[in-house]
Amino acid sequence: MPLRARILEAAVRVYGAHGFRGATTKRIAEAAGVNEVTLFRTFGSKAALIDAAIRDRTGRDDIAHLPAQPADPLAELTAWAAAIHAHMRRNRSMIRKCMSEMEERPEMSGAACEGPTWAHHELRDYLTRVRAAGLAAPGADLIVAATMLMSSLFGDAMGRDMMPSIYPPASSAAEQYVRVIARALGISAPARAPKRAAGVRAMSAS
Amino acid sequence: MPLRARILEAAVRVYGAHGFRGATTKRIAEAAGVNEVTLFRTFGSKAALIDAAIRDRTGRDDIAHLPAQPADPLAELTAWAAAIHAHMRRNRSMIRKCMSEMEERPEMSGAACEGPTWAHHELRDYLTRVRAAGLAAPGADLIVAATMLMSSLFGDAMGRDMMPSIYPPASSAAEQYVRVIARALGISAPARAPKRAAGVRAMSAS
DNA sequence: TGCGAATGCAAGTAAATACTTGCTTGCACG
DNA sequence: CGTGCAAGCAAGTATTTACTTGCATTCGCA
Repeated sequence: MPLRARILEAAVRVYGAHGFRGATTKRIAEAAGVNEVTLFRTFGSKAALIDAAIRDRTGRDDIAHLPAQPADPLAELTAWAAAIHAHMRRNRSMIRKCMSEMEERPEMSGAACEGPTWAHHELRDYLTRVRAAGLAAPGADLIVAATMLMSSLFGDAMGRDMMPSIYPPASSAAEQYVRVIARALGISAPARAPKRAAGVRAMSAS
Repeated sequence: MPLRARILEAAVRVYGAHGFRGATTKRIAEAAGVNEVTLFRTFGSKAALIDAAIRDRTGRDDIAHLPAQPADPLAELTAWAAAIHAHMRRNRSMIRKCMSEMEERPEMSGAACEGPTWAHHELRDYLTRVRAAGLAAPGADLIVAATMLMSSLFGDAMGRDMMPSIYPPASSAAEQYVRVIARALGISAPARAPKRAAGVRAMSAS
């Protein structure tokens, strides 16, 4: 693993564990197995380093995609939601720090919002296609439903550590959230036997 | 306003704005209009002060209550959800900091979880009563629906600052979330003309 | 008036922290 | 071999921060 990548990876780890102020250059250097001076020689300042680290982490996110042609909405949504949920849980420490420091350092934390915003749009557009295909009830509010599904995944990923008792088991949470939303939207299973979890394409390891 | 309360209030304000490490005793003293030494004489240490401040803030929360006898579930849920949402939004900075520092200082942030946990139980129990009263469809998953409504309010209160475009207008957000959940649960309006927003009792100013 | 408690003020201490400098060491490449 | 670059290492600096100490001031109250 090249030195620069090792430093960046250590920086997100330490930042996720301690936040900006707690992520001292000493700690980052130790975590990366590198001399503290090297950080400054490579990135100039602590702020630039952490900024680069967060950008690097959030940048290479290529989360799951929903299919252009809805075939089995319930299965497709479930697979997609599970991928988003897993991603949020994997990065939950960093996300929490970004959220809490957004007021003080908006330029850094702003990057962390692009992912969710984009995911929300993807979901909203997909639901629109589902309705256009006649697979959902006409009266339902797709946009609010999309927001709620996103919030459910988000709230679960953030809150499960502190209040495990109020969430469904992690293994089936995404599926259950999707089921409730599907019920609200009047989404029905397709007539023909569907392929399971079709259509989810890519999910980076990040 | 007595001195001790003034300090506690300044402490939550500064803590909400800067987090634990950023909430320096100097800043808190300035915000309270008090000499820095007074903080130590009154509370002993910075950690004890901030701990007391958070406990004081979250302790006096007496959020809204749902009625024991559901009469108009949609109206009652809407009023309740709006109160919870308003409360979360008012305290969102502090909540964000508590969440992000829970791993480092669990004893402080833990207090912030009691409210939501309790609210979730209140909601779940209420929905059970609604179903028992025959006002909801029998097959629906009440617990998951309760979790999703809580997460929707939470996600909205936390995320609206960063991604305002993906949420419904703040004035009607709670109502819309409740409507989707009601639809998922098959909750119907009562036959007789309901009183508006009945049953929500107390809401502290906090 | 006088006493005691609470608060302010000035100053100081020890530690942590971001960042610098100067020098050495090791490694690749001609 | 030797030249140059990248990294390590030791040491130092200026600032911030939690917390202490000693003393002056003020206020309530008998």
